[in-house]
Amino acid sequence: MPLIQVALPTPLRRLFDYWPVAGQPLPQPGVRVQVPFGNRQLVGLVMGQVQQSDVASGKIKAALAYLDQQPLFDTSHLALLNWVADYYHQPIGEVIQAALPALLRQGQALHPPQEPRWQLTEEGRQAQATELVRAPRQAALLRHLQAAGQPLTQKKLQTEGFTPAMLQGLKSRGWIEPLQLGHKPRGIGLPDLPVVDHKPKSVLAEVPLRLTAEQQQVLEQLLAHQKGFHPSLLQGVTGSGKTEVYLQLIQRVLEQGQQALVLIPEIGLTPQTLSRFQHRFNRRVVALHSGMTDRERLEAWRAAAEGKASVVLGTRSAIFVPLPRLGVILVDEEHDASFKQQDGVRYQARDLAVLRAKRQQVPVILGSATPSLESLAHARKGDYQWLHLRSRPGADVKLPIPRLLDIRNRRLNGGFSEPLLQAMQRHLDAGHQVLVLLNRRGFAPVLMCPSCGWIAGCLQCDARMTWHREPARLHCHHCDARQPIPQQCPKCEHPELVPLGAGTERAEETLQARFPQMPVIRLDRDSVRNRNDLDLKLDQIARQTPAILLGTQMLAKGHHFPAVTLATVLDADHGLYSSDPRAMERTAQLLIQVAGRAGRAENSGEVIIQTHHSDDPRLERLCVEGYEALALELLEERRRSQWPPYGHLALLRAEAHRREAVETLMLCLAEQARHLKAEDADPLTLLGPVPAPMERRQGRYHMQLLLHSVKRAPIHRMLARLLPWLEGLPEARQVRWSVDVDPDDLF
DNA sequence: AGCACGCCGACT
DNA sequence: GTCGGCGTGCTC
Repeated sequence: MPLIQVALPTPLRRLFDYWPVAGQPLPQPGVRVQVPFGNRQLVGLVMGQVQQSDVASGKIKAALAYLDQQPLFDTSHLALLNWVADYYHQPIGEVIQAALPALLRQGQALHPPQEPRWQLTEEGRQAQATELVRAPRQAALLRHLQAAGQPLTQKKLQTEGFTPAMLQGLKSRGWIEPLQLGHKPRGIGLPDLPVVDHKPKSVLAEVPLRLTAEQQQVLEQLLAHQKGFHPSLLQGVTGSGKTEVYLQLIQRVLEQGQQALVLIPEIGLTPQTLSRFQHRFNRRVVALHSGMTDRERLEAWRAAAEGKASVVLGTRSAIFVPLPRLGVILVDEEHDASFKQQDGVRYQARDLAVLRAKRQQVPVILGSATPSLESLAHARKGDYQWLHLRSRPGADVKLPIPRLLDIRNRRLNGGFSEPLLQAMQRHLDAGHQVLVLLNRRGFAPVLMCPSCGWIAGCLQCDARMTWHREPARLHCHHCDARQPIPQQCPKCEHPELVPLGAGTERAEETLQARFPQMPVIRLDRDSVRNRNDLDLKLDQIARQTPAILLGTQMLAKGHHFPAVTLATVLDADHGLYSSDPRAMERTAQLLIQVAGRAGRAENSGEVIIQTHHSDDPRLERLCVEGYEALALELLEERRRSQWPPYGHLALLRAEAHRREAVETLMLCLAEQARHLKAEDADPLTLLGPVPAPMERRQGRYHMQLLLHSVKRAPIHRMLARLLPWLEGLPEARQVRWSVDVDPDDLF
C-alpha cells in the first residue's frame, strides 16, 4: 500500500508520510489534506507518494481527509515551489504556506459553501396550495416556490417572511427538499446565479493612448518576442509612460486569450493604478495585496487560478499565484526593496519572476527608472533585452538636474538651510508646490542632556529613541518600545533636555513658522495611518496650490504631484558612508525618484539636495551624468570586489536573549562550516561570525556569519550540509536562526 | 514552531 | 497538598 508524502507548516525541512484516507482514491499531488501531527491537526499539501517510508511503520498515522477535489497546484507549479525551497534553503512546508492564501492554509474550501436552497419535489410541483387550509403561510410558501419555478435560497425566503418551521412543514409532506449542499457542480449553472461573460468580443474597453515614437518602438521590440522566454529590462525615466507601454503589451497578451501577471511594490498599488487597468480592459482584473481581507484575497486568488481573471496586479507574494494561461510577467519598479521578503520564507520575487518566466516559457519585463545593479548587469551582458524610454510624453521639459547644496558650516533651522528656504519661497511665490523629503519620522532623532551628554536610548536595543511630539513620547523605531519623555536628565538631574537633529514633525514646525500662510501637508507613517488618511492628503494636495508637501519615502514613491516644481532632500548623507554595501545604490534610487517628482507636468522643475559631502564624487556623478553612469561605476566596484552580482552571498543569522548562547552556537557553526569547506574543491569565504550591526534588538543579541563565493554552487553545497546538521544541534535549541540566500541587506 | 512531559518552587 | 516555571524531546 502506497504512502502519501505531505508538506506541513513546520520549520522541519522534510516531508511527512501518511497512510492515505481509507476508502478513497489516492489524492493527486497539490491536494490539501488534513492530518494528525503530534497531538494536533494540521492542513498540509500532498506532494507525492512512496511505496516505502524511511520512518518505522509503527509511527505512521493515517490522513484524516482530503480538502480538494482538484489539485490547487499542478505539477509544474509544485516543482517551482520545490525549487524555491531548495534554492532559498527554506522548509518546503513553509514555502507552500507562503504560496497559499490564508483561508486555504486554514483548510477552508476553495469555493464558498453554497447557501442552503430549497426546491420543489415532483409532488410539490403537482400539489395544490388549497389543500393546506390549516396552514395558510405554508400554502403561501408553496405558491411562492411554484411561481418562482426555480430553487430559492433559504436566506432569501426568510427575508420574504417565511420561517424555517414553514419549510420543515412542506418538507415533511414531501413537497420540497433541500438542494444538495457542498461545492458548485461544474458545468451546471444554477439559474439564479449571475453568469458573467468572461469573453466579450473586444479585449479593449476604451481607446488606448497614442504612443510616442519612442514608446511605439519599445512596444514593437517587446511584441517581437511574445512567445517563449524572453527577459527585458525597460529603463524609463519618471513620467516616460512605462505604464501605457505595459497596458498595450498586456492588451496583445489578452487578445491571445492569455493572462498577465504584474508585480508592483508594496505601496505602489494605488486605487488609481488598479482602476486604470480595469478601465482599459473588458476582462477581469484582480488585485492581490496586504490591504485586502482574507476573503477578498481568496476570491482574487481563485479567479486567477481558475483562469477567470486575466490580469493579476499584486505585491511580492503574487509571484506564487497559479496561472493556467500565463502569457507575460511584468515587474514594475523592479529595484524596489519590497520585492525581497525579509522574514519568514525569504525570497526575491523579482528574481522568481524571471525564473518562473523561464520555466513557463513566457516573456518577462522588468521596469524601472533606476534599475537594480543586478538587472543592469544582466542587461549589459546581453542576458536581457535592454530598452530605454528617455523622453517624457506631453512635457517638452527635460528632467531637472539635481543641484547639491553644501550645508557644511551653515546654520540649519530645523534641518533647513537659508538658501533652501529662499528657493522654496521663490517657487511658492510663483504659485507652485514644493516637495520636501526627510527620511526620518518624529520630532528629533536624539534627545540629549546638554549638561552631562546623556542620550535617551532604548532599553531593548542598541539604538537611540526618537522624540515624538504627537503623541508626546520617546519611541524606538526598531522594537516599537515607547516611553514617557523624562522631565529632567535621569543621570545628572539637569532640568532641561535638548533635541538634536530633525524629523518630519520638527521640519513641519519650522516650515509653519517660516511660511505661516502656506499649507504644510505632512505624509509619514505617523500622520498617514491608513488608506483613508492617504486619500485625504492626496486630495488636499490636488486641491491646494501653492503648498508644501513634507514627508518620508511615502512621498517619493508612486504618486503624481503635477504642481510640484521644486523637490528637495533635506539630508542626503544618511546612506553615503554607511557600512551597508547597498546604501549608495539605494540613496541614488531615492534621490532620482524624488527628482522625478519635480516638474512632471508642464512646469519646469528644480531639485535641491542638501548634503555635507557636496564633493563626493559619486554624488556628483549622479547629479551630472545621471543614475546609469553612477550605477555602472558601482557595478565596477562590485566586479572588483566580486560582490553580487559578480559573486554570491548567503547570510546565516542567529539571535537569542543570552549573548553567550548565540556566541556558542555561532562559533560551533563556523567551526563546522570550516570543516565542510575543507572538503569542497571550490573556493568559499567565511566572514564572521560577527555581532550584527545593531547587536541588541528587542532585547535579543544578534550575530551573523556570511558565506561568499564567486560561484553559487559551493554556497549551496555548504548550506545543504550545514543546515540539517544545525537543525539537530542541541546548542541551537534556545537560539533562533535563519538563512538568507542572496541577502539584500546585511543587517 | 507548537505542544506535552517532567521535575522543582511559592501558594489557596 | 497543587499551580506553574521553562528545560528537553518529538512531530510521519
